[in-house]
Amino acid sequence: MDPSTTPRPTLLVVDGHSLAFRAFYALPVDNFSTEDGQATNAVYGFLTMLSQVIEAEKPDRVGIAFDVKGGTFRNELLTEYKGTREAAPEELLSQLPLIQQALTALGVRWIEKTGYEGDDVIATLATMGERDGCRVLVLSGDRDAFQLIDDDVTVLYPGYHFKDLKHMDSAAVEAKYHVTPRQYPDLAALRGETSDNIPGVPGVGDGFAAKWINQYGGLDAIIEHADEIGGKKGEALRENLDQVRLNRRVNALVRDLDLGVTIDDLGYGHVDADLTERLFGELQFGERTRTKLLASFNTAPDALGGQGQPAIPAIVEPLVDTLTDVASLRMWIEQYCPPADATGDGPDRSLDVIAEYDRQSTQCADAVRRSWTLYVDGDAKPGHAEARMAAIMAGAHAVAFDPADPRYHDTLRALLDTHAGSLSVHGFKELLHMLAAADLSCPAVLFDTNLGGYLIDPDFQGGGLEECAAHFLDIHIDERAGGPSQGTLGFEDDDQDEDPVQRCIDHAAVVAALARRLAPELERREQYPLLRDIELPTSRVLFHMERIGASVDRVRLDELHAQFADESARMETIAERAAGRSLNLQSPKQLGVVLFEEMGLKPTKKTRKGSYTTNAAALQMLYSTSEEGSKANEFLGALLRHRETNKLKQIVETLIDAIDPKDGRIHTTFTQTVTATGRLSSVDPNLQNIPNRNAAGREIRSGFVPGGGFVDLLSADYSQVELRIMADLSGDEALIEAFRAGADFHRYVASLVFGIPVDEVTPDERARVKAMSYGLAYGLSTYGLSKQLGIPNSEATTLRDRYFETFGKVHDYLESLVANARRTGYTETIFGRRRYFPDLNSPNRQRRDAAERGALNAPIQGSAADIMKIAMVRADRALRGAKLTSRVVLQIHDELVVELAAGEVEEVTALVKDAMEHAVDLAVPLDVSTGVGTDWQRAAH
DNA sequence: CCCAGATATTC
DNA sequence: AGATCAATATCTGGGC
Repeated sequence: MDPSTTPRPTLLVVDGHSLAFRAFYALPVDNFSTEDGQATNAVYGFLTMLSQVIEAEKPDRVGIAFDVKGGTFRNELLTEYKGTREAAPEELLSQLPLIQQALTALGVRWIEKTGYEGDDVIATLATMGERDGCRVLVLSGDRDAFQLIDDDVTVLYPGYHFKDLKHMDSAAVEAKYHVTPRQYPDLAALRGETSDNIPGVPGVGDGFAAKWINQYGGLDAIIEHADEIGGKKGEALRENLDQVRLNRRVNALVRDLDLGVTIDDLGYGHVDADLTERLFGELQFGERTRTKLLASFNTAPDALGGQGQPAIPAIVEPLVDTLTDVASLRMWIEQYCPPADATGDGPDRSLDVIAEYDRQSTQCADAVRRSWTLYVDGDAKPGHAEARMAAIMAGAHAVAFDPADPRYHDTLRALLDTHAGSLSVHGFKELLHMLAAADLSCPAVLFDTNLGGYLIDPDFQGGGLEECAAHFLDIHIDERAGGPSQGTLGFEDDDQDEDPVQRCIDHAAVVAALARRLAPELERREQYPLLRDIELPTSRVLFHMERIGASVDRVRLDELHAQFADESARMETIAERAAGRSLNLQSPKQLGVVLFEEMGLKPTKKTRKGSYTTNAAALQMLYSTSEEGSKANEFLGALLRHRETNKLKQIVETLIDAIDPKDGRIHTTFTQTVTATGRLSSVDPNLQNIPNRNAAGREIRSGFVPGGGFVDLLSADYSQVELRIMADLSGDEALIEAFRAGADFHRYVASLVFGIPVDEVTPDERARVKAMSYGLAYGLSTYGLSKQLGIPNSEATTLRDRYFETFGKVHDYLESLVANARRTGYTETIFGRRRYFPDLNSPNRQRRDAAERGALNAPIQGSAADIMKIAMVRADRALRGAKLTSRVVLQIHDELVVELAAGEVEEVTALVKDAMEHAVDLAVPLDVSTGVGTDWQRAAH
């Protein structure tokens, strides 16, 4: 990446008052006044001076800072602050609003902040610009601005004639004052500033101040060694220490104000012609002045026909700094990484001290803009995580190093301990795994671009950084790396193995760009509370669960495997004998040939692609209609048994393969950003679909056991969460009452639906109502209901009608979900998690119907997912808080599995149950049933 | 080797 | 004609 191919944009920050003063005193009032006596010299001078600088420097962005009337925090420190500076003459003050109006008309952004000086606004803008990868020019006649100077910031300091602006960079400051820009405020504090009525040490000027600074390193050290300084000046220093300290506090500029603007808001070039004409008319500017100013401000660099200026590139080209030793990393961090407390309004919540869900506080963009980025390259797989390389990006600067390198390890640890609250990452959970591999941890994090992207668009199947960058930034990382015309002209050898350091840094830059892009979007969609209060804390819990893993009984699994394999093989033999030939029972195609051609069975329903289905339901149908004792009957019976046992054999096999030989446990990965509704999923292996419905399959659960040092497993699951959520959200009194009534919920509902006493409800009636209840939230059709229950469509229709008569508000609620989604484009869970449904307006009937069912289901399934995440975080916190050893190991949507340590059974059961039941306060109580046993099957209840 | 389709499992 | 939300994993068979 050759920087010259993507020039860094330039930001011009102007000290408005300083420029207005200059203009006022440079031009005679007499020559610049309107007929009715309004002075215009400052307005005229200000605008022409500004236009000159813009033409000379051709910045891409411009921001003008102004002071606000009234005191600032500095007045409270120093009562006499700026006391002798003669109040600006009324003739100048009256022009300030005119200047601001003119700037607005000319399309130039000006900014002020109550309680702060223009200098602080300047410092903040400069810092923001630097962070966004800009070259920053500060136009100011105030020497306090010199402290802002560094590689990226230059101060334009007016000389005697305004025209000869001095470009003050580090070298210029050092040449003139013999101190670095960072040390300049120390020097100023010693020397004082007469123009601001700030007394320094009597008899100490620039020369002595610089001498001391260079001798001792800085003001703090000088104060420390004040006793050692001899002579009159040393005495004077000791007598004025308090004053000097105060001076230093007063001249420190505030660099992290919340100005409510981004650098991208500081574009210019769009003159409001009407407004300008009117204002310039009132000011009685001459024709030549008008056209010149208009042209000057309308000609933004590269403006294409006046439309817009170049966008700030999403990616800030990293300025890579080289590390030589620990000290260099420490210094780098101190210089560039913002401490957590500088990020402002409190997104720095330690994840171990989770605040209550706070839907109101949704601000994060400003903090994220100021945040630093950590990218770790390595492997996040639970069990064998590894951290190969780490890159830190802060502002436009970046460094990379091996986090395990003892030279940097402790410094990184300290950085994470103190600065994690202002950290942006991509994939907090994965980061925790990789950090843990390097014996590091991370107490908090401000932003996660993976989770953030997921909350913005849960239907986007992204996951990786590359996909996110492509989706949200339209940046294609691979192309960036190896693409043509990227500065490798004539050198085509190193495309293969790109420098891992550069790669890591590039990725950190992408994360930084993503964070800046996503945070405002997250704010706009009010999703930040979900990220901060639910997803990030959940990530940490999942990290622990994955790292711990689930213990299994290898012997038991082997035994089950042998059992299933044996039966599967026997069934295969029988099936082949009945078919009269060998075939692959796992090939639907081959099965079709045998069943529908060779055996001549009546073809079943077709699949989408036209072939005949051989799924279990169809085979069962064929089986029960085939003649007892026939070859087909025998074949189908064996095939069905084979299907079942072979599947179970396969499941056990993958579980066995997944056992980590290091600890005999299975470490699944919970993916937090894949489901469109907010649920988790489990991969590699999937531990959320271990058989449970059939007795044979359920046996596999007996292979999940407490690990060494633990005595039992606890299984805790929510009863009818989704129905309870429906009751709460719909506000249906009858349904709410049904839950309050306790006892057998489905039986009670059936009695209401059929209008009969509870004890007269038959098992069949109960089953029908239960299926109806659950089908509701899925958008189940009467056709589907009839098929599921094996009843005629007419009966299903009657059932549905009676159900909705009984629970009218449920019906209304479900309809309102779809209606609202069609209006707003999205659905929302209790906690505000959104899912978008563009297909609700699709002309395609099928897609539209599917979207309607989705819109029905998403808020309900999603709310249940939110609740479970909160419950997990609460449970984890409760267990840790009580210093218990027992730990959550699995989550299966509405169930938590906990590994119980000896003597903790009762306490843990109570804590987990409470954590789950009180995760949220609904109109109906949440009910959690628990069971304890020596394996997962026995823990079932 | 990759992808789609069919089938299975879970909540 | 199609008709239940959300997932993951395995196997087959076709295509490159």
